[in-house]
Amino acid sequence: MSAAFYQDEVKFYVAVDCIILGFNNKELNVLLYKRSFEPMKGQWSLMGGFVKSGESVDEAASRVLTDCTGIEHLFMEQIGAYGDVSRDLGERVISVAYYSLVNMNDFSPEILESHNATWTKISELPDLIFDHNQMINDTLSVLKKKAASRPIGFNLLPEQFTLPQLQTLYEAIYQTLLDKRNFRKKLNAMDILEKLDIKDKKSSKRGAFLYKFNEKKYNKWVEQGFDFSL
Amino acid sequence: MSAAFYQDEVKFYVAVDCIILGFNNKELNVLLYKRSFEPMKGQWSLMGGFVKSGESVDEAASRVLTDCTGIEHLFMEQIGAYGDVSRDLGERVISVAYYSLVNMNDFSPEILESHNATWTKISELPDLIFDHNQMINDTLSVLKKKAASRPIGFNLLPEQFTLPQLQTLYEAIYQTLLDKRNFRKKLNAMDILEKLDIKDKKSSKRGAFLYKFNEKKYNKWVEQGFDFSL
DNA sequence: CCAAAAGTGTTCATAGTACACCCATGT
DNA sequence: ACATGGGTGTACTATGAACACTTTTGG
Repeated sequence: MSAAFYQDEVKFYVAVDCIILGFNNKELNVLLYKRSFEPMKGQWSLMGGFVKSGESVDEAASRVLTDCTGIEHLFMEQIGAYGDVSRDLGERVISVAYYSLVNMNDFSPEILESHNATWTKISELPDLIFDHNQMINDTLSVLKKKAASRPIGFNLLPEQFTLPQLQTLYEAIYQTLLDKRNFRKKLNAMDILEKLDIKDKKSSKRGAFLYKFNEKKYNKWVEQGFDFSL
Repeated sequence: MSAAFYQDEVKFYVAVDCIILGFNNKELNVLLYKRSFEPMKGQWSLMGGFVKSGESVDEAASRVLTDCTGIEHLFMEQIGAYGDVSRDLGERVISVAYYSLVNMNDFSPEILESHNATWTKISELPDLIFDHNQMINDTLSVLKKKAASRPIGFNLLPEQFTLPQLQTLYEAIYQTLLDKRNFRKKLNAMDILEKLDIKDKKSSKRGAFLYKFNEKKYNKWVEQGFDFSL
């Protein structure tokens, strides 16, 4: 009976594509994989999959993310729908893109290998299949805007991080150099970080203090309207 | 042959829903219509339609917009995809929402009537079918952000408009009162308006000067990064 | 003549920006 | 001892925010 309502209409394959961003060595990276099936087998592509019959589009994206990272409940937001007629060369497929921000340290080489996946620097992106380059560009511009109004960037860092790390992250997002003192002044005013008594010596002899979030203060900022435009 | 690639996957109905916003009498309005078919016949709903086989999703939205306004090439941007399993009570339908900003004066009562459509104040929205209230809320928050970074608000006004009109428009978008002198000071600094020698006396005895865009200056602002956060 | 909306500048507080030197430590 | 990256404060500038009175004219 319910099928009768819309029966004259056409149906489409609907897919999700995930832009999984990580941060390492002063650069944003995206997780790409070598497509193992036709069409475009062997070409670089984003992680994706088709929406199944019993799941929502969000659930499909979440499933794909968990599949290829092994991690559940990752931070994830929708970018939008891509619906050009010939965007997929195999068949008409409408795709909804999602981006996720992850900590690259959480990825074992094994997980990556088992999916034919590799981290690729944003600055060295190859040509991807279909409209996947477009999806990444759209994500990067969304990220720039979002990062200024919500402290989402922290999803890209490990739980404990140094201020120089945080600064280079924002430099990578905004594609600009920031003044060290002004950056710290602003962070200090926000008062959302908790300084730990441990130093990280991976990147310098002197070592840099580690920080982590103060969840409560952080949530207060999010509610009251965040401004992180540096 | 191409069909073979994805043949194990499920297909879905894909629809577009259009949030058509107008501005009048100090308030934002949205175009709603009374649904003329099942399911939910007789309920209030956004303008929408199914994506047809030969058209892109954007084209479908554009078609729906032209259908119910009689105007071509309206300003239009995608809000996102809505893919919950049971969002449409008739059948599984994935919908992509678009918003458009229009000049309410361009709508003859006849066009509206012929679609069972009426303008409804945002502040007096009824319960709409499915997730359409959600779509409108999402649109309004996108609009708030976009209007601050691009001068899109002008799409809601006639070609010639007064400064008090423009101010109440931004007050409606931001849901706040603005200081007249600061508002004008900022606009003046931007230098994107052209003052005409005509006065509009519809809303006061004294009359207010009409302005229109200076397209060139306007485009310059858009390129160089716009800031209209009032 | 008066009600109702249009128009017009200045002052103050806040936030952003520019800028240079000392510190700690592993090699 | 020195090279490398970590850490700190101040002065200037620009931007946003608050604020009140005069002008015009239709009724």
